[in-house]
Amino acid sequence: MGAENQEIRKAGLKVTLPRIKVLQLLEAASESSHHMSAEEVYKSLLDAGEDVGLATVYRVLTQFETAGLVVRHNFEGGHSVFEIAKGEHHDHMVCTETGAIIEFYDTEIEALQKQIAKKHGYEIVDHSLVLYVKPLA
Amino acid sequence: MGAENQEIRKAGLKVTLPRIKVLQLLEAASESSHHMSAEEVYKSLLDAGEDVGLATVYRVLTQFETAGLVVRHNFEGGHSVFEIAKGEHHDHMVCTETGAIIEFYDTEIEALQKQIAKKHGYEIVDHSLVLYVKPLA
DNA sequence: ACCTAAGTGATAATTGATTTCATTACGATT
DNA sequence: AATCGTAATGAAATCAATTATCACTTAGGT
Repeated sequence: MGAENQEIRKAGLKVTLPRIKVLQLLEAASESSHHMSAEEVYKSLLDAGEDVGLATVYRVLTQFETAGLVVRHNFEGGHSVFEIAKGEHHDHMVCTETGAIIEFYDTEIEALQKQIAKKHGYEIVDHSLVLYVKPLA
Repeated sequence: MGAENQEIRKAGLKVTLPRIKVLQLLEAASESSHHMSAEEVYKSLLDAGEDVGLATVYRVLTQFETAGLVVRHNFEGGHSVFEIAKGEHHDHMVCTETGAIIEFYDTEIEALQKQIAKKHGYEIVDHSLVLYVKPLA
């Protein structure tokens, strides 16, 4: 407890209740590898009896993203979803039938990406790899 | 001339001026590997003196996508961009500084993706790989 | 305890995209 | 080539996600 406070402070942000709550919520959701939208975060906090504004949730999530505390994903063009940044980068596999999200990391793919960028005269700033899959029959 | 008409008809759609114009525009843009947003398509047509509505552009692009004539991409959560479907699948590299979009295809990466999905008990339905890059200093 | 910049919640405004609806035009059939 | 039913259209209303505005509050250094 209070571990969140350190992270928020380290990000150069004041330690406020909304920020603590949002961070705790995302950490809890992280256990079940559940990626949450801003709206979901907002509703969860309301249900938990917290008095936060939707605008604040959006603001805080964006600040956390900028600070590298959370990562924003834009699967299939819809609304953004957020997850706690667990240090290590990883990609996503989204099941088109169950909606399950599996995280994975592949050294070879990462290396190949760097090579390809280099071959074209670029270096990688970021990348997004999402596999849309369905269970094997 | 009229090659577009065949494609539109083949898609089960009536051959109308807006559809012909949108398709021609995307084909022209394809030469310079330029991916266009609905808004860009709309403005281009207006500039060209065509009297089309924005709603029609959105409708037509969605229909073309459903018909497989064009492909929709959702780079970095922003608005969608479209490009003529050139049969072969490819991934994208987006320059964060110039906005340039480079297309590429890597057999190894494609193979690795399949392997990874399989290893987790899935098969790939679709995938999206976007490298955000910047020019080498 | 005080003070000031940073943070907040409510609400208005913006954005990309879709829906509605009265009017128009494609194209199959005479 | 004239007719006709349905699909297609443009303008404007609408929608959902996100962002900006603004008066008020609070964190946290002095």
